[in-house]
Amino acid sequence: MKEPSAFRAVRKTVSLSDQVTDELRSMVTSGDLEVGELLPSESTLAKNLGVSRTVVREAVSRLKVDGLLSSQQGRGVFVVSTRPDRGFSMRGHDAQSIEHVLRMVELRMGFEVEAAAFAAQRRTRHDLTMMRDAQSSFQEAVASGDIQAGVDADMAFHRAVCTATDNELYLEFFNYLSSYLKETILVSRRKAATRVDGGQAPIAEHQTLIDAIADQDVDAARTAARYHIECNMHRLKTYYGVMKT
Amino acid sequence: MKEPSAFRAVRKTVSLSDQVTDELRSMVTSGDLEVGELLPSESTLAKNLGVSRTVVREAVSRLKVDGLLSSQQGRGVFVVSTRPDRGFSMRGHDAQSIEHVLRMVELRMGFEVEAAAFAAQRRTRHDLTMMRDAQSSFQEAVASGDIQAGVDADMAFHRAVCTATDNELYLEFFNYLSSYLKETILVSRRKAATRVDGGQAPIAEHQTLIDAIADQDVDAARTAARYHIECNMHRLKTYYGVMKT
DNA sequence: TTTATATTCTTATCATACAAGATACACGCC
DNA sequence: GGCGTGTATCTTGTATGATAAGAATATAAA
Repeated sequence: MKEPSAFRAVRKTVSLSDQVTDELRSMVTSGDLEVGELLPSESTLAKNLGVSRTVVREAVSRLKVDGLLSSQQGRGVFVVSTRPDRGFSMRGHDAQSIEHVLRMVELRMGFEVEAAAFAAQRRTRHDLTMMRDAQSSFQEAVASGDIQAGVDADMAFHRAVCTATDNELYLEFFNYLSSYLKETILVSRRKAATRVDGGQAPIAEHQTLIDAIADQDVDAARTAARYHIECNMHRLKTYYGVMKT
Repeated sequence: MKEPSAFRAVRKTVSLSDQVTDELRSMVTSGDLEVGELLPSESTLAKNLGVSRTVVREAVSRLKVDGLLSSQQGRGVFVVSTRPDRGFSMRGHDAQSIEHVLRMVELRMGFEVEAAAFAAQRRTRHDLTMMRDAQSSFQEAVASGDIQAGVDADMAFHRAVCTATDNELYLEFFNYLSSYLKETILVSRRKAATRVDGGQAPIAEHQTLIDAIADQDVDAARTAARYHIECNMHRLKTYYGVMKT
């Protein structure tokens, strides 16, 4: 039982940059500084904090990535947000095990069922066209056995649903989730391709959802979306079970 | 019609650090490098890319924040993830207008309805205790008129529901959302405090949800959660309407 | 073989210098 | 006085070289 990482974890090295980053972050998030305000110059900060300008620049650089600060050559460093928003990330929840995958799909479930409901309420004709186009591509891909195209079409369909919600947060969240979902869908499609029907089931499920959204039937849309995701979960369980056992 | 930003937009300054960051990012995400692999040393990269070590360090620093790289003094720079995961962020969607707030609550809707469903399936006795404790705190806060305590108890309740899902992604996502939700809840509680009943409605809605989760009644949990959020949306609309008009 | 030491990698930090963008102010012109 | 222009002087961005300190490896000693 090797545990190298356990020993690595002991290295509680807090670098100067780490400290200065925390210092600056609390300066920004504490509310002492207004949004849009100019920070002291890097040289001044370095002198005040008793470190070199290198360390200050390192810290500022990190907070720029975090979206708290912004710098302009010749002007200085500005506060763009006082909210310690590090974002929502699923790092570490990669599709290593079926458990991880299912947790991800469960999160998808919640959000996609309601996306379908909002889509049913607000969809435009253009939204419907996008969904049907994706559906056609999906059918063609399954017919021709093009797995990658199938994945793309599948994602395009769900993206179209999210677009139809008229709430960009749904779309943005889907775009984020999709980077993780992509590989699970790929697993599904690959396995589906080995079946006699070539994996036609998702197409039918999508069609039910499209019809509900077209009819602006909110409840039917929720039901169809939930059913589709539940089928996906079931398929994934089967496929992963086959693979790992 | 002033358009200073139009002129600002001309400044298409792409700094060297930006370029090298993109270069390194694509090196990492393209799959040429394995996770755990060691990158060439900063000096080597600097020489190969034709820039100073300063620029390379800046780029590496950014990718460390993004979670793609990790560095250890004396060892080198490692690849910790090949996924370009910048996280899901709602920066820019602050609660400035009622429209922004509603979009946020809509996203919350999707995810919290299903959280209630999973909670109903998987809640432990301890989970129920946490919910009921939060509920008690909520009641006390409303009775005593302590607005801040009311907000905290409200959030604690929903956090307890997410914990009961036994899916840490739900909890993590709630924790992220909550930083934005907090202020909208605060608005609600502040307004509620001016009503004759002191804003008792959410308490009753929470109780319905608790009962459903206790009974492990999945459908009732969904209904209760949806009703609660819809009431919240309605209340927010009223309050913001009053405020802004 | 094991242990201690030296060497040589690496990143982290510092100091300095210069380039380039941006601002403010004084100068000279109308 | 009013106005454009150059310039001094801020700022951040980049380069360079040196040093500190951690980590791996080769080397020598026990």
